[in-house]
Amino acid sequence: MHPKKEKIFEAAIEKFAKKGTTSTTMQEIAKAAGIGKGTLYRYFENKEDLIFSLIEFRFNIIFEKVKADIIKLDDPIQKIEKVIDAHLNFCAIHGVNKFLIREVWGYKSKFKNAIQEMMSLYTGFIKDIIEEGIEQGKFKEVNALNAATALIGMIDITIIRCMMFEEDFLTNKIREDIVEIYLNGMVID
Amino acid sequence: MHPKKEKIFEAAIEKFAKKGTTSTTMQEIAKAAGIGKGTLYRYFENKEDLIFSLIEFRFNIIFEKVKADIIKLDDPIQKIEKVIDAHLNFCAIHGVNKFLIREVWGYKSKFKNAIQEMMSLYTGFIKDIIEEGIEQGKFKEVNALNAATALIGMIDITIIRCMMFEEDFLTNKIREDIVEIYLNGMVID
Amino acid sequence: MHPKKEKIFEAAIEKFAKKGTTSTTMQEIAKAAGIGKGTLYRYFENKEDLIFSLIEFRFNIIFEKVKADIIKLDDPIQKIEKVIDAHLNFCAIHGVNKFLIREVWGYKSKFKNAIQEMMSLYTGFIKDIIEEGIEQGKFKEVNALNAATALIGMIDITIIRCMMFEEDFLTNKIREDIVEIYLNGMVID
Amino acid sequence: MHPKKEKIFEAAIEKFAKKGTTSTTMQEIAKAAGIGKGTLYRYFENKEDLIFSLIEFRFNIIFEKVKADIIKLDDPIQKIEKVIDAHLNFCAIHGVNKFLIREVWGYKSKFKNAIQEMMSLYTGFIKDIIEEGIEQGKFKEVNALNAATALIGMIDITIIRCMMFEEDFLTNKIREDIVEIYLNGMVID
DNA sequence: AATGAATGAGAATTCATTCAT
DNA sequence: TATGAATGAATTCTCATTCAT
Repeated sequence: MHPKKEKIFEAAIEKFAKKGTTSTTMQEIAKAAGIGKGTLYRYFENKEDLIFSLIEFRFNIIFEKVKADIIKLDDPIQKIEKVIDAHLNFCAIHGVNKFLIREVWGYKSKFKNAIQEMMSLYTGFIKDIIEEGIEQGKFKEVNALNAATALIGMIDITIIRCMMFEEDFLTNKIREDIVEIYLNGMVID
Repeated sequence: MHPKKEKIFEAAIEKFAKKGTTSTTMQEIAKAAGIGKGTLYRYFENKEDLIFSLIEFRFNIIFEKVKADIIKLDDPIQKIEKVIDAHLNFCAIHGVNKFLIREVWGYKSKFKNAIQEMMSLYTGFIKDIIEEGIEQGKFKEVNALNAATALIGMIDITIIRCMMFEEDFLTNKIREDIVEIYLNGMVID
Repeated sequence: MHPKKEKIFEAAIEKFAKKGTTSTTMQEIAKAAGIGKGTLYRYFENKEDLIFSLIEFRFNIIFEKVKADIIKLDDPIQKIEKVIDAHLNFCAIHGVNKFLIREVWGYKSKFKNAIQEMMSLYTGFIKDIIEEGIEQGKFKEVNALNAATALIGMIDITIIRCMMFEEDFLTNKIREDIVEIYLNGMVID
Repeated sequence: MHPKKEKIFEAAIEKFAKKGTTSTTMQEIAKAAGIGKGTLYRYFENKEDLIFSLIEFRFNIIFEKVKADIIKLDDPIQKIEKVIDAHLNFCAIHGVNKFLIREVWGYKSKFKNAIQEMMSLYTGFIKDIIEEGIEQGKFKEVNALNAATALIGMIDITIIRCMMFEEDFLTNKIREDIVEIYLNGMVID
């Protein structure tokens, strides 16, 4: 990755997270990246390309990170815990989700397919863990895709809430609560 | 509610859900509503006002619906089940969430506060149910706000996934799975 | 003159004086006149017609007033004094000039000729007095048109200054100063 | 002064003089200046800014010119003659006044104060000359502000008349007549 | 006759993109 | 290679005018 490209990404993600893609101008990104407006177009064909590359890039990082953390583990339960951990940690550090969440459910048709594929990839990855757990008789026989989606939803919306109200989501029992609810449920038996 | 206002809302929500607010032009909305461009401005001060009014209107409906369904119940567990039911049902019928979700985590400062308040209202309502359950010794002693957020996340992201992949989210065990996971957890004891 | 037409004129002149013709909407005029927007179009073909009719109407009044005051007089010097008087008085009462001045030097080609004609009429009227004075050996042999224009300029711009700075232009020696300067000049012999 | 700014000013002043500021579109100005519409906005924040900058710029030039011509003189009478000269000459060359007059008595609040200040500056400058003359016993004891306003009125309205009827205001005894009337009055003693 | 809801042409302004330097 | 001045398509919003009631 060209170091200047990285700088652009960094500048863009910050702006996008704050104001959304449409309201962020190429000018702003260029300025925040400390380069000329025209230079952006050396690295990206156009704004759309920049946005999509950024999403893809960030998604891959988070996905790789989660996969790397999981790979050493055997137990599906531990894996799920680790997914929650890794996802929360990554977002805490990179502040990416507010923007990702918004764009992931994107409209621009050009993105749509690619983003859906990404989402499928990530959801599918979690789904696999869950199916594994079901096969091993450790997880209930729910629809694995539903279960995977539910998990991502719990995590992402919690992150967004924290960002919205500027809570720190690494403290405040969030990790523990999500793990407990997801694995054991709210009800006391 | 003025019938033309309703028509505008209907047209707008469809466009917004498809392309997002920023990419939808007033022109388009007018055309979809079968009225002239200028007429929009008889009913809404400007685009921002239209968007916000729409969000507020839809939010109130869904909130009232959920509250109305819950009010007759005593048991917090049943209440939670009902929340899941009502929320899913409403969105199934009105197709609102894909748009709402996007705007709810909005940037435009003018919206932000009002929307945060709405979210707080809804989250707070669920949080109350959970606290009630905790007091009655039926729910675990998790942070009630975390639990409420987690529930909304599970539901909303599932709805979005279904919309994205055009799945029907009233069949497919979705309601049962969410209820089961949320209340009893994934793990088989 | 239809009484409603008069009401419209009154409303229009007030708005026009405050904000100029272009920035005043038909809506505003209608509201200020206490009638419906559409009703305006029963009395005037369009906005341009309204503006022009108003100018013409007001101009005629001021012109008739000045002429009426002058007609009884013989001495050109007294006539000039009376012109200054009448013009100042009329504007004091009717607050018309700020608007008139602006529109009189108008652009809209449709007005231009008619307005130029009005101005010619008024200027010509004063010019006649001056020529009379010259013939009678009472006024210097200046170009009578220049002298007439100069007089109107002195009066109108003074009125405008007063309106601008909200001075009362009936007190403050204004009448005396203009008469003195115009007739006898600034210099002490 | 950026050469392109100057070009814009030139184009704008011509259009404004012909059609007034409100009826002149940014499009037109851009076209007349031989540049793209968007380019205007590189040099001026918005239309208001363009108008005001133009007024300010032109006013300063005329004011400086008049001051420069006066500074070498001692006699208040000669100074007044020079003011008339300089003002007429400047307007003859730059054709600014028809536009200036219209805007000077403007409504847009943003302009108002600044323009009033300009007018006060110019009027005040002439007022000082007159007070000087009064102190030296050369001018009559009129209200100096009234006298200053009267002078500006004589000159400006005469210029406007000439522009309106397309007369050349450097010939035609205009200068001589204004000087004579203002200093010595119309009446033959 | 009077109204005001509806309209759409037209204006200001923004911003992705190009291109000469 | 890097820049930012220049551009004009596209967007929001206004308002004179029309017309059904």
